[in-house]
Parts: sequence; C-alpha cells; structure tokens
Amino acid sequence: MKQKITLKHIAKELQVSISTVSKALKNSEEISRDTKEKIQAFAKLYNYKPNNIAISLKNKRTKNIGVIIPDIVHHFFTTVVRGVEKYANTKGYNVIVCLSDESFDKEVINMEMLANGSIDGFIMSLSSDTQLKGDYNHLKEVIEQGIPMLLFDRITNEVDCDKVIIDDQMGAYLATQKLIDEGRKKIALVTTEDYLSVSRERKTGFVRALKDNHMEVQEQYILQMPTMGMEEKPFKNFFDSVEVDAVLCVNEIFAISGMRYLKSKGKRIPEDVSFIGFTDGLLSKYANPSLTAIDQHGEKMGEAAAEILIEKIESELEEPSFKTKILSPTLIERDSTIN
Amino acid sequence: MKQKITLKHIAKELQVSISTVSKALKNSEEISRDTKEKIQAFAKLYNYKPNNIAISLKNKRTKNIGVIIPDIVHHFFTTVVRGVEKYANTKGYNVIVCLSDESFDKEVINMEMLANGSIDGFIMSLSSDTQLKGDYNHLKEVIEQGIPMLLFDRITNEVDCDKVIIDDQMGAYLATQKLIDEGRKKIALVTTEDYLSVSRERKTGFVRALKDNHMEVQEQYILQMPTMGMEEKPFKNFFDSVEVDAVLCVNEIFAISGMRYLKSKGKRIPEDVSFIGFTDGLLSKYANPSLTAIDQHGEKMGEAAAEILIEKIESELEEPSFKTKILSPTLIERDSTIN
DNA sequence: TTGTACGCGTTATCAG
DNA sequence: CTGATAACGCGTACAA
Repeated sequence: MKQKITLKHIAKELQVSISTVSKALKNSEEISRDTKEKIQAFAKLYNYKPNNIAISLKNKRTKNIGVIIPDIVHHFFTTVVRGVEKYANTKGYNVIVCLSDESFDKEVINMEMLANGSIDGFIMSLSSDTQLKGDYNHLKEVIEQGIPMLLFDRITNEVDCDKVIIDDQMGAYLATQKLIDEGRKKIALVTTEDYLSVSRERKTGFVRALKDNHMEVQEQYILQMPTMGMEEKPFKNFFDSVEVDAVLCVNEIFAISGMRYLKSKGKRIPEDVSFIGFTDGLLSKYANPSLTAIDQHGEKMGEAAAEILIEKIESELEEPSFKTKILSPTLIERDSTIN
Repeated sequence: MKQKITLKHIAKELQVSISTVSKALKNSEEISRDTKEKIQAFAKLYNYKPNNIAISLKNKRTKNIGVIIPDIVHHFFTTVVRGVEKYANTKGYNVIVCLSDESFDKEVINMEMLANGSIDGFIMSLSSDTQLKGDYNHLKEVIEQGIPMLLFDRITNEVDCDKVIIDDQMGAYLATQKLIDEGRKKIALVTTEDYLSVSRERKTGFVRALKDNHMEVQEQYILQMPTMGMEEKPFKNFFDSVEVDAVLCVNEIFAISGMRYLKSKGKRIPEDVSFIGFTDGLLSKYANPSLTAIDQHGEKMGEAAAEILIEKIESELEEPSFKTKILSPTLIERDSTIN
C-alpha cells in the first residue's frame, strides 16, 4: 500500500528542508533550478498532492459548499443540485449534500455539522417542517457567524441573506391565463397546505389571474391536498363534488393523479378538462397525455445560486448586501391543454 | 458578527491554558470541578464547537464519505444516495456528492479532488464513459493509497474492492419468466449498448430465461438503443419491422416510450403486448397503464453500501478482504402485464 | 539559495 | 490538578 506522500517525506528523502520542498513545488524564484527540478521530478514520480485538510486549516477555506435540501428523490431539487455542482466544479469547489428529509431537526443537525468548519457557505431550501414551525434561528446563527448563506425556492422573509427563486406567482399567472385564454370557466387549483412559501405564491398568482380577467374566485374550486402520498381519496371527493373544465396543480404528481381520476370518470383531456402542472419533470414529458407544465429551470437556479454564493465567499466583504434573484418560469405546452 | 470561538479564545478569556480548556470540555478527571464548571459554562455560553477541520487533520479522519455517481437527475441513483445519507448520518458521517456526468475525465478529476484528504472512503458507480473505455487506473490508484472504495450497480471485475449490486440477471430472468408464464411467445428486449455492465447482465438473464423455457433467442427481437434522448425513431424502425407480444426494457423511459409508440399503432396494453421495465421509479407508478417493474431497491443498496464502507473505514485492518453483496430484485406487478 | 520558526485548532503526552 | 510541548501537513515571513 502506497501511503500518501507529504512534504515531509520528500524533504527527508531529498535531504532538504520542508519549506524548500514547498517552495520548489510552487516554482518559487527563490529556489535554484537544480533543486527545483530534482524536487519536482521526485514529487511527480511519487504523485505528490497537497493535503486538502491541511490547506483548509491554514487558509480557513475548505472549498466545499454545503447544500441542504428536503429530499433528493425529487426532480426539481436534483436539477438544482446538478446546476450547483456544475458551476461549483468550475470554480474548484466540492458540494456536500445533506438531506433534511423535510424535518426541522435534521435540518438543524446537518447545519451544525457543516457549520463547524466543513464548508465555506450554504445553499439550502427549507424543509416543510421548518416552514410550518417558522423557526429560523439555526439559519440566523449561521449567518451571525459570518458563513455565507443562500436560500432557494423555499425561502422565508425572516432571514436576511441572498435568495434565488423563480417567480412562482408569475408561473401560476401564466398558467391560469393560458387556461382562461382557452375559454375555460371553471378552473380548479390543486395545491398543498399554505405554509409552504411556494404554494402560497402560486395561489396568489392563480387568484390574481382570475381577478384580472374578471372571474370570480371560488373557494370550492381550490383543493388543498394533505401530505403527499395518498392522492386517491381527496381527488375523488373533490372532483365528484365540483364540475371543472381546467385544473392547475402545484406539482406533477397531483396533475398526473388528477388526470388519471378524471379519465377514469370518462372525461377527455384536454377536450373536457385541461391540465397544467408545476415542475417540468419526467412525468410531465412522459405522461399520457403529456402534461403542459411550468418549467422552473432548476439547473439555472442552481448555477445562479452557486455563482452568487461563491462570489460572496470569495469577496469576503463585511457588507450585508443581499440580493434576491428572481428567475422567470416558462410555460411548456404539451397535450394536456389545447393549442 | 460573532466569530467562531476556539479553545484559544476561551483559554485567554479565562486565564488558563489551552490544554486545560480542552480537557475540561472533555470532562477529564484531571481537572478540578470548579475549573471544569467555569470552562464548560463559558463554552456553552459562547456556543463553542470544535473545528472539524482541525480534528480531521489531527485524526486523519474526515468523517466524510465521497459518493460519485454518473447523474443525479436519475431516480435510481438518488434513492441510493438517500440510503447512503441515511446510514452515514447515523454514524456521524457527511456525504460529499460528486457527479461524473457519465464522463471519464470528470470522474477522474472528482476522485482526485476528494482523494487528497477530503474523504475517508468512496462509494461510486462507474460512468458509462469509463465502462466504455475500460480504464480503471484512477480507481486502482485510490485503492493503492489505502482509501476504502466500494462500487455499486455499475461495477467492474477489474478492480478489487467491495461491491454492492442487485442481481440484474435474476431481475431480467424474473421478468422474462413472468412474460413467458403469461403465454407470450415473441418477447423483445430493449436495451442499451453492451458496455454497461448492468445491461450485459440483464441481457444474460433474458437469454437464460428463454433457453430454460426452450424458446429460441432471436437477435431480431433485441433492440439496442443508441444513447438516451432520441427514442422516437429507433422504436419506430424496430416495432414496425417485428411483431412482438411482450417487451422487456432495461429502463423506465424505454418502456414508457415503447408503450406510447405501440399504443399509437393501435396496440392494446397489456392485452396485445405486455411491458416490463427495470427500475421502479416515478414513471412506472404513474404511467398509463402503470408499468410492471423490477424494483432495484436503491435505498437498501445505499444503506448496505454505506454500512460496508464505514465498517471498512473504521476497522482499518490491512487485510484486502473484499465482499460483494448481491441484493435480490423484486417484480412489482402493475397494469402493463396480465395478472 | 536554503532553512528556521510560527501559525492554523485540536489532542495527547509528559512534566510540574 | 494544570500547563507546556509536540504533532497533524502546509505555507510563509524572516533569518542565515
């Protein structure tokens, strides 16, 4: 087993001091050509690579960024991670991914683990538990310590930091307007509970579009789904009790499940009922009919987040100047709406 | 801005030596009650937490494990990552995720970045590029250095290390047998190019099942898809030229796309043609008809991988005793086959 | 041109 | 009971 070689080994082997080796490997002018060549050759031969940990300790820079997301088996979040990775790697950063699993406690634990020197900055999206609880002290503490922090997608106004979001209101507005333009009159919204920031925004956009078109907002057309998983029954109750001709869903799964139920009731899509869903993931593309969707541009979001965060890390100015970047969503028309 | 506090700060503030503080915080018997209480109170007040990096340097243990996967916007890999995270966190480890993006070069770069002290061990699945190239020197070098390494799913026999896979042959066999039991006679296999280890295995299982049932293996029933993405044309060519009554696909996307095309040709599923796909992801569940699938138990795989790797990391014996854990796949019957 | 000494934050050993 | 010292691996200001 070829143990990792250190400056010390090289120094001893070549009968010079450690600092000479260090300088030689940085091609310092201070060192004679001969010595440099000898040392560099030796280093290459034994494949010397500086130890990241030692450098981190010295520089107080780890070149790691911590990403905390609620779930990883999730199309949108993974596209964001991919974007973060992509940009971070070009800047020589690694990405440490931690999952909060939608739990406040795990979010706190993970942040504490990472905050003790493991990372130079955070990119995160709040767990639903945290948003429900409304307790953001763990974020505030980290920020207090001077660790750069960026929130994306699921954010809160209660903490001051950089943010990247898509314009969820606009997404919902676009979608709703599209349905109205099709001539739909009874448009339903299928959403989650209100404490998720994104759901609130989407609902606002939905309502605004209706009002702008002088349509009435009827609470009975709004279905608030309980926690994910059991979709069958709520849909049944809802669609059996109200007659709709269009449905906007805050995620793909709701849309697919909704379409399935209505089709089983003999409705034709999109002739009888149009569907639009948030998050343009795999399901939207491969659904039958394929689903018209709001693309949230996760990868771009991740890249933007990484760019902003890394800039902040490397600028190290004390100024608390935070920006919120708002990306625009796009409507991708497929077969669940009428062209 | 409340800077992170160190032992040194505490020592200075309390007029004691650094080592006294260190010991006091570890509740050492050597330190008097009074001093300990004073120091512990102070530490708690200022929320002292030891610096991970310094500890890593000292212990030569980072408590990080590196996970390198070809793609993260991918249901199977994310379930594995989730399993790894889950187990690793219970053992106090963080997970550093790097993406090879199916590229040999990125795989090498990422491994080198992580191998210089950032992680205590690797869990990885080979990029297709690497499998195509057949060059595993980067893995061998890392293993040479004594860094524990575990391969999962996309593995190779050319490197000696721990491995976790599902029995892909068995999965394909199970699926094929199911189709045969339904009375299908013209069973197609839709797969990728042969250099992916998993595809090879699945093909072998498919062939074996046919032979065991005294059925002829006909090359014309095997469709080798080019790289992912453009599914339309190859399917058209294939299904227009051969008549089949069942299809086994090595992934969900192929299955969904295949079903779609055949439905567009007026075939009924599963009455005219049965479908089974590998990887029980979202698409399988929500497809129409829902897809009978081989569950690869990604999360279990991740947990098993993390368990084996961490055990190896913490046992630090020199013995090169490597095991290969083989998980059994499960057939999940849905509506694309006949019950 | 090369080497010494120090510091990053921690722990362990040993001396007082 | 407490403190000084060395060590982990590296970089660098300063001394030789």
